[in-house]
Amino acid sequence: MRVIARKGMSAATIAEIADEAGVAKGTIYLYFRDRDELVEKTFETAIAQLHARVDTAMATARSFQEKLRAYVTAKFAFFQENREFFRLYSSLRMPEGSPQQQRRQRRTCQPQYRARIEAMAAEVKVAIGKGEVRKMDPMRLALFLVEGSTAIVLERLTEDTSPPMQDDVDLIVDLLMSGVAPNKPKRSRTN
Amino acid sequence: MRVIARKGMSAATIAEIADEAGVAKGTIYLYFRDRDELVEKTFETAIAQLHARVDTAMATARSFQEKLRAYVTAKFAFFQENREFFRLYSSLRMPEGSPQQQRRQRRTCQPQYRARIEAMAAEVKVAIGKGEVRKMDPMRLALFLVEGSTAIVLERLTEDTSPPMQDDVDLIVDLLMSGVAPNKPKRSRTN
DNA sequence: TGATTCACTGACCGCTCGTTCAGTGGGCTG
DNA sequence: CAGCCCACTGAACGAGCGGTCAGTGAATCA
Repeated sequence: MRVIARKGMSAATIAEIADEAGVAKGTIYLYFRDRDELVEKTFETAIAQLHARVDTAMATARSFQEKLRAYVTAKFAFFQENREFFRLYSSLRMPEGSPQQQRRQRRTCQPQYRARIEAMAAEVKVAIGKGEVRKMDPMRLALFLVEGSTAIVLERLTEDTSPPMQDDVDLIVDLLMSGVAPNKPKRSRTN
Repeated sequence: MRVIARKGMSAATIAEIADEAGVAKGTIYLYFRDRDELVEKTFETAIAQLHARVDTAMATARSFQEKLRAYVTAKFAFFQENREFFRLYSSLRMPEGSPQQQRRQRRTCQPQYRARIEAMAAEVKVAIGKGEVRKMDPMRLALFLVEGSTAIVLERLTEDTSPPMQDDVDLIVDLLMSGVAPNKPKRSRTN
């Protein structure tokens, strides 16, 4: 995980991975069929950790706004603790490398990504049904909020000094709930 | 451009690029010092096309909402016409490949990305000054809207059949201006 | 027409990487 | 203690890469 996160999925070498793991190159092949399988398994393990955390956080939330806040907070906290995971996460969307690597990634990474987006879209749908969110394409909103918040995660990881996490969480929640138009500053904090 | 867009910045080989260009490998080195320079120049050329288009579209707009609409529309239209560019664009954020490639990319790609975000943030700042947008961190809003809309661009490129472009543009503009909360359905479409 | 130029070629080189497999050594069994 | 097991090793191999450069041939010059 550390090496792949550092070098990227296509540039991480078996030699460096073995070295960092404190074993010889050959040992790797006692546990993984080939390099592709290693990358795939590593990727799935890393992403599963994030997903578990996000799911736990969202499960306890009642309203959509609470769920949204829980999602963003969990995501922020996770990447703050696991900076190096971000690189793996951000290669979810786009396959990389040789054609057969790309095909393999399309079979493993992309479904994971879509599943997450669809899970979020399902929450949106429920919220629309409950009248917490106005009628709109749930998939589009899910995509927008996931990637939008990812952008801010990356910014926080890149910045020398970031504002308190709570500030950025509030910003995202308020932005999505109320938009940027100034006329009615209805800072909704309840539900 | 075609090869790099297809294979990614790190997996594109000189042999394939030369082949697709209809010249021998050696010929490439009459025009580029090395592979890195080729990738760098190709990248800059591709991105410059998008930026020119977006800048032109935004220049004629008056209000922030118009600028926002112009931005999203230009971006959608550009990637609809140049599907293959998307891969180049999406590798703006994260460097890829060997350490020295990563360093080179950090020097070229990342500044380009930041410059665009900061340009958008500047527009936001003006809009806040004019009272068109409520007070908030301009950088955060710029990041959010750029990456959020990028996510929807990717979705449109991946989908078999997408809704009309205008629908997605409206969705993004309305979402950003008014949020998702249902109570005031002020579908702003005026100026 | 012979000489010169020059964009272009592609076989070749050195290197790195993924993958293999004969060998090693510590521990367990009988 | 002999024999065996087995997780582990790392030198070696072959494929594929970026980069080189002597050579080619058409166009131009004198």
